This record gives sequence, C-alpha cells and structure tokens, in this order.
Amino acid sequence: MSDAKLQNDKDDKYSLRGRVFNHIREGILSGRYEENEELKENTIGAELGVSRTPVREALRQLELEGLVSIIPNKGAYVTGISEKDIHDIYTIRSYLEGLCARWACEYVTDEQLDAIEEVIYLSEFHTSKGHFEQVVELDSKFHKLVYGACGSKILEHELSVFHHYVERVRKITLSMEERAKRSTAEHTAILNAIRARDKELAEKLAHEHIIRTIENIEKLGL
Amino acid sequence: MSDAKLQNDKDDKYSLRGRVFNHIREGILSGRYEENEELKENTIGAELGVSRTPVREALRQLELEGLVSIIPNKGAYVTGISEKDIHDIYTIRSYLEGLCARWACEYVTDEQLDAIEEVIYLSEFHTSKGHFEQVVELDSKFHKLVYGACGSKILEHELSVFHHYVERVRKITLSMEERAKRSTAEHTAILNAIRARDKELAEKLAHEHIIRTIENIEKLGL
DNA sequence: AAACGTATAATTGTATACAATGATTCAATA
DNA sequence: TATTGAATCATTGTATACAATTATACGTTT
Repeated sequence: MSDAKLQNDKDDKYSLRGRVFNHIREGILSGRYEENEELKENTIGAELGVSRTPVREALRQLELEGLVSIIPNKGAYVTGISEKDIHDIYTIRSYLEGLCARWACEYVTDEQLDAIEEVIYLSEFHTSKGHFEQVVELDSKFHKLVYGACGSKILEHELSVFHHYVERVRKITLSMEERAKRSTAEHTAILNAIRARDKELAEKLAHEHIIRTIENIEKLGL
Repeated sequence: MSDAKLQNDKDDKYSLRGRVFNHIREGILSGRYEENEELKENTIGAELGVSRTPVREALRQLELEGLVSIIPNKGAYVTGISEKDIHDIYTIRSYLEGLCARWACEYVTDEQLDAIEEVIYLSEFHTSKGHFEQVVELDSKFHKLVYGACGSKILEHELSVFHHYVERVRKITLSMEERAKRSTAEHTAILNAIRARDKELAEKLAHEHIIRTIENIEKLGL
C-alpha cells in the first residue's frame, strides 16, 4: 500500500500517461520546450508513439503543476519558470523547510535518523571526490528523507514538488565544490538539531540553509 | 489573456472535465464521498451524464491535488483530509500568508488596495447583519485579492489551493459572529500595514491572523 | 471445509471516431 | 489597399470501441 502510493507519486514510469507526463515535464524543466511553445496533442503523441488520450491526461496534470497553461478549445502552452519564479520558490522553501525540520523533531524515527546520517556520510565522500552527479542525487535524498520525517503528507508533497521544480538550478549550484561542501556541513547541522529535538534550532538552520542557497544563486547571477 | 487564465484556474465551469472536476472535488471536500471510497469512472460518468473521458481527466487532476489516490489498473480512491491535515494546512498557511503580505507591500497597486478596502467594508456590513453566507464569500475575496497582490504567481497558486481545501472549515468558523468580527478587524489591520508598506508588520499580522484561526478551530474541537 | 485454479465479469488503459471550436485562406467588396 | 466573410483546415473536446488488467464466482481437489 505504501509502496503503491510512493510509486504512484507521479513516477508512473509504467503507464503511457506517466511516461508522457515525465517526458513533457523534463522537456519543460530542461528547457527543451521553450516558453509559450504550444504543445499539440497529436505532435507529442507522435513523438512518443502514443495516442492523444494519455497526452491529454498528462497535459491536464501538468496544468495543475503550473508548468503548462491550457486555454480551453485552443491549446496547451508551456508556462515555464522565470528567474523570479525560481527565486520565489526558494524563498517559499526557506519557510517551509524550516517548518519541516521543526516538525521532524517531533515525528522522526530512529530509522529515519540513521538513513539521513548515511546519506550525509555518502555526500561527504562524493563531495571530496568531486562526484557532483552523486552529490546532487544525495542532496535530493537528504531533503526527501527530511520531508518524509515531518509527519505531514501535505507538507511533504508540497516540498517535493518544489524541490523537483528547481532541479536544474540545484544541479548547477551543487556542482561548485565550495557550495557542495558547505551544503553538506549545513545538512549535518540540521540533522544534529533534529536528533537533539531542538525545534527552534532545526527550523532556524533549515531556513538558513535555503537562504544560503539563494545567496549562492544570486552570486552566480542565475 | 488574464481573464482566460483566471477562468482557467480550474473554474472551468464550461467544459465537461471542469464540471466533473468540481463535482468530485466538492463531493470530497463536503464529505459526500467518504474516505477511501472508490471512484469508478463509469459510475461518476453516469451520475453526470458524461462519458469516461472527462471523468478520467478530472480524476488525474485531483490526484495531483492530493484529494484522490490512484492505484494503476486498479482504481481511484478518495484520499480525504484528516483533522491533522487541516491543522497542517493552516500552519503552512500561517507562514505563507505572512510571506504573501510581506511581498504585497512591494507589489500591490492602488487599485488592488482599493479593491481590498471595498471588500473589507462590505464584510463589516454583512457581519453586522449576520449574513454569514456573504461573510464567507468576502473572506475568500479578501484573501484572493491579497494573493493576487503578492506579485508571485507561484505563491498565489499555492495559497489559492490551500484556501479552497479548507473551505468547509472556514464556513464553520466564520459563521460565529465573534470570530467573523475579529477576523474582519484583522483584515483591516493587514490592509493598513500593506498600505503603509510595513513589511515586518504586514507579515506578522497576516501570520497571526491564521494562528488566531487555528486557535479558534481548536477551541471548537474540529 | 479450506485451498486452489479456472472461467467469467467488471474495471481501467489506450486508441480511434466523431463533434465542436478556433485558425487560416482567399476572394469579394468598399 | 484594407477589410469582411465564407469555406476549409487544424486542433481540441467528448464518446465509444477495444485491449489489458484485476476482481469475482464457482467448481474441483485435497
């Protein structure tokens, strides 16, 4: 049941709709589809060798995710994410990640703490080796684990969506050794605060962690 | 364009998919469909006199909104909102409404300020008359206006979804004259802070406004 | 009686067909 | 030339048909 739900969480790699969904989503997030581009059901269907039906369903879902804007009887258009949107998302995240860390102090289990610790340990290793691909992946895992430990499916869902949204930016910032190192250190501090059940500190550190990221993004002029 | 987008914002009352979407959504939020109930495409289609196609699209969207959980090849089930979920949403909102008010200080236009003022004025009138139906409606309008003034389509979207989520609870709390009166007074204070471009105060007041609401909910034992 | 397996039915997943709406073309008109 | 309007085309909206999967019923076996 829990498995089904997790799988379900739009990583439906096995249904056509899921494949189409991921295809378009990645296309938008990676910039392959450009802003305001019209997404025609037939064209996309032909690209992937499927009929319009799963394409339509995927587009309707993407509309709700905000990546696509649908004008009835007219068409679906790429909404795209502006620089301001990215900045907004990080600011929103700075609040919600703080809240998430706070709640995790209450709900986290020992198993989850161990899992987080392991991820951080691996992060340190790969950061020192310059394996940035893995560092990005482990950064995702760290945050997803904390999301899962907050005891709120609502907050977990929100943060997951946002986290995915800014994936492209994360790949860039975490590929700088300095930022990667500091980020891992901040993760450690957050973990320790959660382990110590220090709500105030956990919230503060998680909040500041995202603020640091924003500063880094601005420094890069993204 | 702006009209299209607003209309689009899932108040598609004119497409079958939109009607189905609203029907199921309201059904879940109002409790007409109970938790874990299976939502069969044929049954719902028959209820509304439409085919499965728009029903499927609506269900897929509701999945993304978190109100429905879909198990591939099996079925769609009502996820429902627990009391804890409601509490979580209000807590999340308390942060985000604060941020929203802060940003509104920067982005709000004079027209928007006027519109908000008018809504508050009407709220006072209807509160004093005991027209709770209208008070709930105006409360929505107030918040939607502030959301629209924050200059962030992302935050606006998030808050709109959450606001709708807890509609049932809002109807209850705002139907108590004492809370309605106090709520309107708080709205006035928020407006004044935004008008004075006092970010700190606006954020603090908006945050506390939601905290007050939570306290009220807990007092009612919801 | 309980457990298993098969046949049948019910339901979802996908494709296709048709209807409705919007875009485009191009000739007629001022 | 610019504009209007009808005809045609392209695209979306919806319904239906078919395929794949899952649930149910029921008889068989132990």
